[in-house]
Amino acid sequence: MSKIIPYTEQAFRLLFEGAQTLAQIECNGLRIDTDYVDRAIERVQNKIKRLLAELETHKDILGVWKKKYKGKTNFNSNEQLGSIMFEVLGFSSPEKTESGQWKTDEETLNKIDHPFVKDYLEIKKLKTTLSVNLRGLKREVVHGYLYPFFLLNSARTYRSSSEAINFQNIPIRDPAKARIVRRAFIPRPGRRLVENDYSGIEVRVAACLHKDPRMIEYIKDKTKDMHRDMAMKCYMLAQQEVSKNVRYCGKNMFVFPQFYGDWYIDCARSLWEAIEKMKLITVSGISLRKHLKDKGITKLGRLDPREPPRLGTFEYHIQQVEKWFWEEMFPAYAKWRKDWVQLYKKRGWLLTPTGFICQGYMGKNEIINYPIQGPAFHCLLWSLIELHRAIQKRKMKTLLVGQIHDSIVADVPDEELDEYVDLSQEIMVNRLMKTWDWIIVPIEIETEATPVDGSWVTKKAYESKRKEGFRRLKPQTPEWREYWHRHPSEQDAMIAFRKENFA
DNA sequence: AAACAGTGCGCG
DNA sequence: AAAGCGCGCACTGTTT
Repeated sequence: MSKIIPYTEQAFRLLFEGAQTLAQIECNGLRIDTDYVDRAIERVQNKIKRLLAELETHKDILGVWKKKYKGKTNFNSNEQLGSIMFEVLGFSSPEKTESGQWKTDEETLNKIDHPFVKDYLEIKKLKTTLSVNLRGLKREVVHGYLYPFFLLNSARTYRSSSEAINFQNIPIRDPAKARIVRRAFIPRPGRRLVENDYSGIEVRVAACLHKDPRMIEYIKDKTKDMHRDMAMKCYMLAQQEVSKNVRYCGKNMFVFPQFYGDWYIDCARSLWEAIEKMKLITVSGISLRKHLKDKGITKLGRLDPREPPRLGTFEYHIQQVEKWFWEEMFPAYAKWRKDWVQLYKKRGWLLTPTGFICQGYMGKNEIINYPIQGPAFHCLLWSLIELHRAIQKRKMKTLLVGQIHDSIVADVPDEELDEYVDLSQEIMVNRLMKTWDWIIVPIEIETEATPVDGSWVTKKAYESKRKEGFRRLKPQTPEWREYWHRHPSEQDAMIAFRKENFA
């Protein structure tokens, strides 16, 4: 009887060689400015202290809190916070968690009209930064270097994950937090940190599967912009009136959520709330609320799943946009999703284009996302293996030091900068597309680099200055794969070492 | 003291 | 009929 394994030979090799490459990367490690980390800890601690003192002025709330919980008072407790705000003080909130507790996340708390909330949330954020990103970082640093782990065995989608520290969730979207934390990551002396990102890799991998002609057109034609166009639809704007923030909302509150399987009720809510929260305006400077009013929309709607949206509400409008999005704009994508779910229901498992099998109980949204998320990462993993190999072959001093799902971080000597950037382009784009014939849309990367000796905060877009681009290595050195066969004595030495130390 | 569930939040 | 994908870490409060 043949043994069933959950992946093809090709997939096995990807994991096998990927694990080895990641192990090398883990050994390389990242340089950390430990003096800075100490200073930052000190500074953030002091700031928290100052803010806590200010928070004391909200006697109306803290008094009630201490009175209720006495010796058990804990300002970090969500349970206590929820009880004080929504039961004792009577602020109303319909938001409950799955297990029926009061929701106390940022979004919910921000709906409370009391200055206490803003101060409380600011402190909470700083505390997280301090304990996770500064103390947590410091705890893992050895002699000025950090060695995060990259795992291939924990994500259900065959993506990677990272721990000790988690290198894949370092703050970047909030500039204030990013500045505090990323300043700690520095290149080795005389070098730069260089980061190569795949642009929109999940969207491109998805297109390879559903082959929707309109989506492929968006990817191929650089004058087209899907997110801008969807922002136009959602907010009923002319193309030239879509500002940067409005496009951002179209992308992150409609397009991506829709791809992941969200529906109009939640999209309408976040798109609507963003207008106030982000103070969205048109390019001509008109508030989107006013703009929508001119278009006849003044209300969000009830957002009640049990009843159909009412004509003239924003909810109704977004429902129409959703319908248009899947039925008119990307019908082939919609059909693929339907067929894909059908196929899973019929036989109980899925095969990714990279040769992995996903099995077990899956809901609709998992079924349509797994074969995209995994392979998008596999493009990166394949590149990581090949890039690492090429760096060895060329005897470059560049060190690969980390990976964040769709980007590669390297510590690059200044004199190797352009060679590394061109090599990345060759491998991550040209060779990847040649290797996997299921990739039927163009793949692109973007490069960012810090100045020499500059911290990770200071990375900026970079382009290679070498006109001739990638240079082939000649003569070709033997394949890295054959290394152990060419060095049997080293193999023996390693086996002996393992016996002595790990027996 | 250690393990577990629940919540919240950082990233792609 | 169902209703946002994938992670890791810190913390609270309960159970073992």
